[in-house]
Amino acid sequence: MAVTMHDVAQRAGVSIKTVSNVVNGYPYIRPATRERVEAAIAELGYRVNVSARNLRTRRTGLVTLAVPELSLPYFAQLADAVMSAADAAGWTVLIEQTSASRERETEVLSGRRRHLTDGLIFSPLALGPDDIDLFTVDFPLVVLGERVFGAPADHVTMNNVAAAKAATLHLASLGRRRIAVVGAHAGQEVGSAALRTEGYRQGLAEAGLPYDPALVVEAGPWHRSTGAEAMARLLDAGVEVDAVFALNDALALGALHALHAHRVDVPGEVALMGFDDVDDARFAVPALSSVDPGRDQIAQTAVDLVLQRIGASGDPAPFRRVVPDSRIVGRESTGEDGSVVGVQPGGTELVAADLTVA
Amino acid sequence: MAVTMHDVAQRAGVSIKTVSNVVNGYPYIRPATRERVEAAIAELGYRVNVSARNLRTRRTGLVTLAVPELSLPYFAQLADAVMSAADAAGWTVLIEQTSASRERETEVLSGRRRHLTDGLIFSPLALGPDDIDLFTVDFPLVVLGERVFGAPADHVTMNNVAAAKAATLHLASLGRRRIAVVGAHAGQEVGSAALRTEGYRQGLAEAGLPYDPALVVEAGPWHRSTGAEAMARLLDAGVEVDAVFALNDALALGALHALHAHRVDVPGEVALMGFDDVDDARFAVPALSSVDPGRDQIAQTAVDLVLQRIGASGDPAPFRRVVPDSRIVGRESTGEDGSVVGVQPGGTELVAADLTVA
DNA sequence: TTGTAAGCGTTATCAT
DNA sequence: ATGATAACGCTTACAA
Repeated sequence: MAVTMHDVAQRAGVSIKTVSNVVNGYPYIRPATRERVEAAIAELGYRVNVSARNLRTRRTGLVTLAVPELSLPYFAQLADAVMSAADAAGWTVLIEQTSASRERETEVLSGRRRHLTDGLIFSPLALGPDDIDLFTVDFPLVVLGERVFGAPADHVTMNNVAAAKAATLHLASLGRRRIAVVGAHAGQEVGSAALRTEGYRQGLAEAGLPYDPALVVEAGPWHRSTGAEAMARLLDAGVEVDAVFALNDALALGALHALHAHRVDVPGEVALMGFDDVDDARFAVPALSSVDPGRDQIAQTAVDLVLQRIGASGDPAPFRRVVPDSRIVGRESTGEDGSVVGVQPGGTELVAADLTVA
Repeated sequence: MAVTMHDVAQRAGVSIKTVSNVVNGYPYIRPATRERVEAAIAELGYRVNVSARNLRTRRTGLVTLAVPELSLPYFAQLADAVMSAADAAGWTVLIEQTSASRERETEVLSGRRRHLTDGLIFSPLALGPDDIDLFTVDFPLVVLGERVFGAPADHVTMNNVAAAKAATLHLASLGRRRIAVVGAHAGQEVGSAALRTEGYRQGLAEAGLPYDPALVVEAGPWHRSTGAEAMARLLDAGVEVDAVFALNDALALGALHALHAHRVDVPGEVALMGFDDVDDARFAVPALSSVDPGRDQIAQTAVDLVLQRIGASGDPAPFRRVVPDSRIVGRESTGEDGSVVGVQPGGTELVAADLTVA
């Protein structure tokens, strides 16, 4: 049988309330009493029963982070950052994988595990604008990503258009004139592909470069393999290219392989820029230039927001849309040395105050 | 105020016990009663209070998985597999990152979060044979990896020596005679590097090839970058090589880059074999041959074992050491087509029965 | 097949 | 500054 507060109280010759006070750092305790209690705790090897505390306080101290897949480096690193931020605030993160399936994503919002934690940080990939009703929930929720805008919840997202525009302009500023984009999703109007492609177009326009459809390469799922295929297609088609903007780093790494295989020198003949700035980018050969969308800031902000909602009692604070600063990191693949060559400022926007968080 | 079983009972005109029975799938309930209760649950939107249940049953339904870092692809994929296996059994996984620090690894075994879950699957990297006392614990524990052998706990590990030997023999069977190994840790006697290097030596011996220290390349942390450096060192030294066995896939991927950079054809001039069979291996160009250490089986077994211990009441079952089968997957980097070219059978071993799991 | 009632180990209210 | 005591919502003997 486990040691309880009662046992400790008896041993220390105090009431159970006093033990509780000591355990929870209540300040007004006579030092002598505190010491006696602490000694008893140590002798008996007492540990608070988390379930009992949770029942009583109606809090679990846990927050869920729901992402598509941990094996995608971006999400693994995001999870890492979220856990660190939560840790620092004394909270614990429960990770949930959705495999980007509608069913699992719906379950995250209303399924069996919903009640295991006090709040949810959710990066949807299957659910989209049409599912916005599902996001109208009565618990602290922070939405990540660019699938769902306008849900009655806090939202942390990226500077997609501005960052993609800046990346394109950066390639132009290096003297590149035939800038291809890899990873477009034709016909799609929502999500990262659409936004980043739009940024690419704006960048071209501002640089005074023509928009050439032959330079826009589709790549369905944003994986290394599809990036390699897309790049090979572009090269095999004989299209003239002197720079490639891949819409994420997996695509860029795949493209890098294809360029190598075709004996195209990077950055000599073709400069290459990715997006996400995952660890792999730094370690690639040549090191990959990329857009850092502010992953750590996203994680920190998401944790701050969800904890604020959890802590908020009653007052329906307006929902916030937060966009961290993003940075362009120039490495070998664009002939640079690894320094930040551009910053796109983010910002915070207040949205509404419809929902009372219970 | 949240809906409780009491409310449901009232609404359905039954006792709280009956509601509990329905919720927990107790079979002997009159269908009519069950329907009434289910209707009430639906109308009221009732959900069980997990904390109350946990307090009463002394179970949380959670299992901790402690790994060094999610951003290492092997561990991200292991976490994925463990979560899936636990999911299938109706359990939830709480992931903990240790950053391979002694402090964090010690905390996992005895820290604040220990009591959040019913059991622990632990892959230590900092703690080693000298810390075996820390592993003598009174809760269900399954140890993973090759840092700690002989702890009073179940242990799931890999076929390191046999698999490395088979990989080496396989390269020899392809006609390679100058087989280098990348990732050795000189002077270390415990851990994956030592075991796999030993397998390499055994493989050479059995193939009748001489052991040449010039072909044994050190690489401290097993990252892509160190693999690239190590490979470059080997090539720059002008050592004759026609095959490379990298002790994990990150090293192999790094080596692949270096080989490309040196314009060495893979597999034409040099055949390359990794270890771990992470997703990246399949997507590399050329696709990387690797040793699949049975990751999914490791995950499944670890979950089975920890759940068995959690379920076991009193009887001190003997500790088991389980080694899954491992497979050699031959892909383009050894001139093959992606099929399994060798299986090293694992096995189970019973160890002792000292510890009574509470 | 269903109901009654006693805790599980905390925290919180209210005294003192 | 500390003590009694009543919940928190559920499971589980035991009864009926």
